[in-house]
Amino acid sequence: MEKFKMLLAAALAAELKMSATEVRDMMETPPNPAWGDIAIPCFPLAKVLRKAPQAIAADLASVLSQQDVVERADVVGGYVNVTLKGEIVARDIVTRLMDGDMGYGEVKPGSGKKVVIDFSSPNIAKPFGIGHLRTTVIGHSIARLYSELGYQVERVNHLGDWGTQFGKLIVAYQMFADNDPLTEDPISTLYRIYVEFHRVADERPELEEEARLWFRRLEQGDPEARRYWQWFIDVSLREYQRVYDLLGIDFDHFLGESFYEPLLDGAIAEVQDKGLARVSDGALIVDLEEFGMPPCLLRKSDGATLYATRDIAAALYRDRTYNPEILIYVVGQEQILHFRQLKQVLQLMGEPAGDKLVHVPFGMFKLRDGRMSTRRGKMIFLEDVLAKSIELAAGVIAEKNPELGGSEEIARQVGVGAVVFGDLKNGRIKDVVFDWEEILNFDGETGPYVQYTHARVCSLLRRAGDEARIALASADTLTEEHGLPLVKLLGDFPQTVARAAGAFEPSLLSRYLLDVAQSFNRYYHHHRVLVEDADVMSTRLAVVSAVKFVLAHGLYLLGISAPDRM
RNA sequence: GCGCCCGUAGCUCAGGGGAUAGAGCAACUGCCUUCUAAGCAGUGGGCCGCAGGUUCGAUUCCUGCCGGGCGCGCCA
Repeated sequence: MEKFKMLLAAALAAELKMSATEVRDMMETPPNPAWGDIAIPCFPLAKVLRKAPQAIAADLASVLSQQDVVERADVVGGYVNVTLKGEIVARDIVTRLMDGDMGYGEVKPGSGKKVVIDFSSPNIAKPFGIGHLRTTVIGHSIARLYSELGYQVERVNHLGDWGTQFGKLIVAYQMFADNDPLTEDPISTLYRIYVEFHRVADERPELEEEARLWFRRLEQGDPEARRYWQWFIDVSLREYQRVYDLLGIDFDHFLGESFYEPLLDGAIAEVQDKGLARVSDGALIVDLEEFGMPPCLLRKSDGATLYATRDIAAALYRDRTYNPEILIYVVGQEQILHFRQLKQVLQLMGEPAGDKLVHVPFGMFKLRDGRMSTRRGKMIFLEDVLAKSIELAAGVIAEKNPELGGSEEIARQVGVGAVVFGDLKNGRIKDVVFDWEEILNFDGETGPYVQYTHARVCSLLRRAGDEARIALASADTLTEEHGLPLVKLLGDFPQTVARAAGAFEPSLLSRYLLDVAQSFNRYYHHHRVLVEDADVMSTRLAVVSAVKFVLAHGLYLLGISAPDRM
């Protein structure tokens, strides 16, 4: 559809003494599809051209109606409503999509460029809660979207693998774990002893001191401390990997905070060399008052570095190592200020990383009665949610499709798909109240609905058989009721992918896939695909193939499996 | 107190300077001897938080207020 809009915009550009892109940007979609495919409101032009909007609309209409692709150009009030020739449009869209052609041409838009994306980033020795779902699936989808556009994507898991909590963990392990080998449920054990440590340390402050000492030893490379530390990381990662496997997610780099430790002094020196740092109340800061922000702390008064220091070092490292176009951080909205400060400091340093840095914030998962809290045990484990969803999916399959082969794997795909889609369905900035019923719903605007539609499509193609002809044989069929709107919607796919990537907003794509699924199901209900008439059937099969590509590829870009039966 | 975000149908949410504000869930009603009913079709349900302003036109942009969330120098 975009292609035709540009075509018409170019045709009008001369008449309006505007650029084709400007004309394109004026175009809207009529509220009622029966009015046409494209609407151009002429009110804004009235002033410039000193003519009544209706008169302008009439002029444009006469130019437009001479275009080959235009069926009709109607003047309604101050609008021109353009109806394109369905057959031409449909042919163009279906031919491309049934071959899986996104229409990028020879070179993809991101070709030769890179992005670095930081997402998921769990804290070692802490359980993977539902709260971590968001950064994980949003980041994963954004990574796939950018890959789709041709970018080389470096996916970084910025593990929380450093800090005084490791000192506490070592002390706690020695005190409370009874030499637990941490082979079974290690994170629960680590988490339990961590909480226990805090409880006991209230009455025995010397434990805190001991923990500090252990962390000091860790920092100094003491072999025993390092062995513990590495061990905690290993067992934690093994657990996280189970979740990542379930979700089908992988990373290019697991670079935790510890990785940047050796780079911190250098990073601080760079900030100081630019004359940006000063000491205040014993701490080393970058004053950001003129930007309306609190200062960025580089060193505490005791000399220790902070989160911001690590992030500066990490940003510099990523920028210099990969030289990407964009440095993406998929991190909760509660850190908006932190990333504004980080970006500002990097910009003050004159670092390209400052301009490249993009924080992609998202709202939090909450419980009905308020915030989740790891400390108070008010949290929901992601694995529990996934397990329940998979179990439920298995139940639905047993009920509706008991003979389905390989149903265990399909239940996994559907169960996980429901959870992932549920998280990607809404704009990421909104807070989400966790609700078992909602997350385990498989009807309506859900992942399983889109997957089910895809499975239906596959079923049609399967039944048609390998030797079935798939071709645009019948113009009438191509433009039939319910069919043409579906095809036109399919034509928006590439544009939608590009918009979702550009806005770092997978929900644009998930919403679109719901529209496609709904539109196809309507079509499916009204037209039989497998019919006697060979031309009608081959044409419908062509449309079905295009739908299959859009749904399968769209789900892939969201990080969701598309089983071919369910 | 200051800053950022959110406020749209009973619930969850889309939309966004433009013509009649849309889905899903829940409720009610139809549709399986024909390609998967995880589906389709229909009914009801709205001062788009409130008050001003800009504009030919505001639910959308601006200001103020109300309500909710988050953040605000030695946590991450």
